[in-house]
Parts: sequence; C-alpha cells; structure tokens
Amino acid sequence: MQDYTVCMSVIAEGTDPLDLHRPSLRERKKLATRRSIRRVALGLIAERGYAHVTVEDIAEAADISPRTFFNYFPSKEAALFGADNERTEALRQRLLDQPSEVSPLEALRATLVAEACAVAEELGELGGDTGAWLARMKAANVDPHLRAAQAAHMATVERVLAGALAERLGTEADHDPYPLLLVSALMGVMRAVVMIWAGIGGAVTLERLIDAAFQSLAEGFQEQCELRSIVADAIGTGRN
Amino acid sequence: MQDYTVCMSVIAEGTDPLDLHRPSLRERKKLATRRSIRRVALGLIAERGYAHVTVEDIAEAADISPRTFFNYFPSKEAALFGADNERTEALRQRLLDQPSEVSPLEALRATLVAEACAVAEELGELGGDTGAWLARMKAANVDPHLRAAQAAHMATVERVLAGALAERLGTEADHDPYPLLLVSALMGVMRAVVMIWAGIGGAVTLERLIDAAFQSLAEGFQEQCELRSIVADAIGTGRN
DNA sequence: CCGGAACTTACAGTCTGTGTAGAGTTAACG
DNA sequence: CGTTAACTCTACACAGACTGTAAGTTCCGG
Repeated sequence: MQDYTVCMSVIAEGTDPLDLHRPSLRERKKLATRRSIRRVALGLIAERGYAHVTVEDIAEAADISPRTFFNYFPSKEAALFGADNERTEALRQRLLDQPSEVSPLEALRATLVAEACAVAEELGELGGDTGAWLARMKAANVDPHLRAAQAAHMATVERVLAGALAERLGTEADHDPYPLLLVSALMGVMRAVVMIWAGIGGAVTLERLIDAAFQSLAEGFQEQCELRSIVADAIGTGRN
Repeated sequence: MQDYTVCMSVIAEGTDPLDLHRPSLRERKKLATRRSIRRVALGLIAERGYAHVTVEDIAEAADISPRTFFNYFPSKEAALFGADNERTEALRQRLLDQPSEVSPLEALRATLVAEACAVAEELGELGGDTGAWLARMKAANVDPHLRAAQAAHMATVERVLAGALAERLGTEADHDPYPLLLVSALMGVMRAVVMIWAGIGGAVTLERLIDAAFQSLAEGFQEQCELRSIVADAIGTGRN
C-alpha cells in the first residue's frame, strides 16, 4: 500500500526534455505497478511462504484487481523471477553482441555475468539492498515448488541461448548437439551458483562465484577447484 | 480401453510360490492401472498435444474417475515422466552403492546410465518399443510447458543426487558447493542428451550418447568433441 | 464368512489462468 | 480546448488442475 505510493512518486519526476527514451506517463505507471506487484509478492511470500499466498492476496496488497496481476505476469512464479520475454531477448542479443573471436565459453561467461549484474541492479532499484533477492533465492532453495519453477524458467531461457549460440557458431541448432549441450550444462551451473550464493548469504560477489564455476567447468569439474575454497573462506569468515 | 484389458491380463498370471516379492492381487491391479494411465496419457498427448488433453480425458480413456488419477500421479505431467519418490530413492541408492574408489564423475555416469536403462526397460514393459518414449521426448522438446515440467522434475532429482554425492564424499551439502555444482551441470547435460537423442530419432544408443556427453564434460566442453561426430553420423545415415 | 484395511468414487470446494466486454485514462490531433 | 483513438483496468464468467472428505467397493486375513 504505502510501498505502492512510494513507487508512484517516481511518476511525478520532472519530464526529461530528451525524448530519446521518453518514458511516457503510461510507461511510468506501468513500471511502477509492475515493481509494486513484485515487491508486494516478494514480501508476502517471504512472510508466509509461497503456497500460503494467493494471487488474490498479492492483488489486494498491491491494490489492483486479480485480473490485472495476470496482465503483468503470466503466472504466480513469474512475479518472483523476473521472467519476461524482453529480458530473454536482451540476453540473446547480449550473446550475439559478443566479439566473434572469443570462445563460446568465454562469450557465454561474459553474457551471464552481465545479466547477473543487470538483475542485481534492477533488484536494487526495486527495493533497496540485495536482501530481497537473497530472500527469494533462499525461498527457492527451500520450497520445492519454487525450485521447480526456477528450473522451468531457466529451461526456456536455455533454449533461446542455445539458438543464439548456434547462430554464433554458424551451425544449425537441429543438427549440432554442441550448443544445446554446452548451454544446458551452463544453466545447471548457473542455477547451482545462485543457490550457493544464497547459501553463503551473498558474502562473495556473484561475479566471482560465476567465474570460479566457469573455470571449474572448463577444467572438467576436478574435485580440487577454486569454488570450494572460496565458499570455505566465506563460511569461515562470515556466518549468516 | 483395450489397452487396459491387455494390462489387466497380467493379473491372471500364475501366482509365484516364491513369496519374496509377493505381488498380491491388489499390487498387480495397482501396477496395471498405473501403466494403463501412463499409456493412455502418452497416447492422447502424442495425438492432440499436451494442452489439449485434460485429466478428465485421460481418466475417461483409462476408465477411472478423475480423482483416482490424482491418487496415482500428483500432477498431469507426472504421468508422462515416470516421476515418483520410489524412482528417485532408487536413483539415490544406486549412487550410494557405487564402489567408493571410483571418481564422483564416474560414479554418477554409471548411476545415470543404469537409470536410463531401467527407464527404457520400464517403457518397454509398458507399451512396446521405444517409440512412445521418443514421442514423449519429442513432445517435451516442442511444448514449452512440457520442457518446463521436465526441467522442474529433474531439479527435484538433482537435489537428492547432490545430497547423496555429498554423503559419498563425506562433506556437508550445506557447506560444500562441489556436489551441487557437479550434479546440476550433469543434470543439464542429461537433459540435453535426452533431447539430442530424441532429435536423431533414437538412431544411436542412449548409453553411447551419455558416455560421449560425459567425456565432453570431463574435457571442459571443447568445441571438438565426440558427441558432435556421433550425431553428424547419425543424421547422415538415417533420416527420421 | 466376516471384519478391517486398502482402494475407488462422487461431491464440493479452492486456486490458477484466460476470454470478453465495458468503463476509465492517456495520448494525439485538429 | 475538445474529440477521437489507443491503451489500461476491471468485473464477470468460465475451464481446468488439484485437494479434502465421506461413502461405497474390493481385497486380504483370520
């Protein structure tokens, strides 16, 4: 409720004479409600648990009709993960924009790190610190339904990335197993990294974890890997 | 309907004097209806597509009440993938039963190959050839909802396997990122393998694909890998 | 054959998600 | 400024996935 008004205050902001990115009043309102919904949903679910929050609850708390909720997010889970086509398309573009001389692995690493930063930034804009994001990931760790939903979301992203990588490599995605194989493995790694990150309470930069995980992957997942020592240090120093 | 009676005919089988695995009449009936449901569901979905088959349709075709469907499977997807706790537990046990001297990667490879064989066998018992299983996987490739469901299912398996691997390694799953990292990557690889296998129409043994994929993983996903040539050959020889 | 346990079923209900039509709001244009 | 067109929100109706519950039906053991 009050959260909503806070969000809405953005609307009153002075109109930018530069009409390059003209966020019209409509756009700003839309973004505001979108953020409001996500914030409210995050809060309620962190409070009561995913299963004990209905869409109707979220809609009421965000001061919209239940139907409007589904105009913004295709499903209840989608309000938690930032799942929408725009973001997926942006990811795809980011991969295609990588210079063609770098290796597939490096290109994907750069893409995913950039994506992680973008998400973190968005989360920052949304609420405040990374606490909410961490809470979400903790929840995703605990609730099997949410784990499943996250995996499902990443599976759709996976397919897009595999297509983009195939395009990059100049091969057909239908006949070449390599793009799908690599991207699928990487998405698994990314999922693990996010969980690990949440597990250590965000004590280490996400980027550092991603780098270590990618290195581990490039080395064939030796038992002796940097990621383990990083996590061990993080646990040793800061408890959560 | 006729499928169901075929399944039911198993019941009339002579009672085994060895009461070690005494499948009582009740047990046999249960297994028969379970198979009947899966077969019917597979058939209907292959025919009309996942979204255009309701649980009520399946129940009617399998000659049971809709409520009974949910007594056998927790969800509509679960009837497609062989998802149940028994199977997951068996997988876990299989990993723990691997000799302790083999590497984690090799232990997981053996476990997953064995699992794949078990599933194939079950599928064989269920209907006949691997056609139905392939059809399912094709469907999972096409329908985003099914892709998501499969990923979700594998995510739950993943957690169990990671726990078992941690136990095997003698580390705590909460503090050691390695089991989760490795297993998550592997599940991604497995998912890709199954899709690739379905894509080439089962022209190559699933086991061979799994081996090649594992090797690729162990080598850090070089662009030059055996899996690619295997698939290229398969496409070259047999069209589907 | 009989009593309890397991299984199936009908029924009622909740929740997610979607189509539709109308009311309200914003943008654009004269 | 006023009017029209596009967009957005909302109420309503509805289908479909799932879940409890209580009443039948079938199976197993004595």
